Amino acid sequence: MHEHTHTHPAAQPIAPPPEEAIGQLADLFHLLGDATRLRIVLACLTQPTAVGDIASALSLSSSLVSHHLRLLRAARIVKAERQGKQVFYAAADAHISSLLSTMFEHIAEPAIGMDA
Amino acid sequence: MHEHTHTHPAAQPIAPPPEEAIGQLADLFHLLGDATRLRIVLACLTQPTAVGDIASALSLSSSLVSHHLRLLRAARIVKAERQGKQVFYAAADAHISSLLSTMFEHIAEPAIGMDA
DNA sequence: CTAACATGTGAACACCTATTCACATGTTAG
DNA sequence: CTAACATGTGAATAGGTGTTCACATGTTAG
Repeated sequence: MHEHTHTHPAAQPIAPPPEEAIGQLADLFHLLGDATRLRIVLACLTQPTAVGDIASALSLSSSLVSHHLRLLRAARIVKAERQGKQVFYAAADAHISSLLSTMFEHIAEPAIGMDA
Repeated sequence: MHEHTHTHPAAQPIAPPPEEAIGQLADLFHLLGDATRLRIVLACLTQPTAVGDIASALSLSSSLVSHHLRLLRAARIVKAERQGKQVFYAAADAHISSLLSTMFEHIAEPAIGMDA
């Protein structure tokens, strides 16, 4: 990586258009943009949880939860671990956890933009 | 049944299930989950930009940009301001700016999830 | 006023996606 | 082995949505 980052205190080249990053970010947003899927992620954010438990807690069918979990796992948002006949899902890494926490903080804060 | 939504003054570490916040967050994610729309937001993040300029910069039709801008404005993600025959759009507030910045930082960081 | 420009809007289209159902796979207990 | 449980998966359906097109609205210049 560029160890060149001078910590530019006053540099503003208008953030370069990371076309590639936009796609990744949009994809991440898109997955988290579904309320059901977001609830599933939140359900197993703190500790590994089995598919059935998530389904019960959220009053959803195991099939639906499994479908969403597949997408979330493919995007490396959650990770799976088998224990007996149950499969426990959890946040893929601390990255996801802090990311969600940050987002919640943002919307939890008082509305700054009091109308335009 | 009356709920004792007393708003615990000293909330516990475990974030309570803000069912209401989930909807808001999912809605925000959903809007930002489209690459085109994300680019539009980023295009007018730093400074107010006219619809036509955004369309030109992104090689999109003014009609499409206007459509997306309407949704973004309805969600208070951007705000509009008329100047002559042009309408300049910009981030609704610093909240959005820091939010997007934070997200980019997260995905820009090295891929942590190397788990199986 | 008219003409040209900038933006907003409604409908129609194609595409994508969340959900359900039925069934397959895999695991443990007996 | 079989039976019961837990999860994964494919197809089918219904609803949502991004994009384009045609046109309406609004603004400035002459």
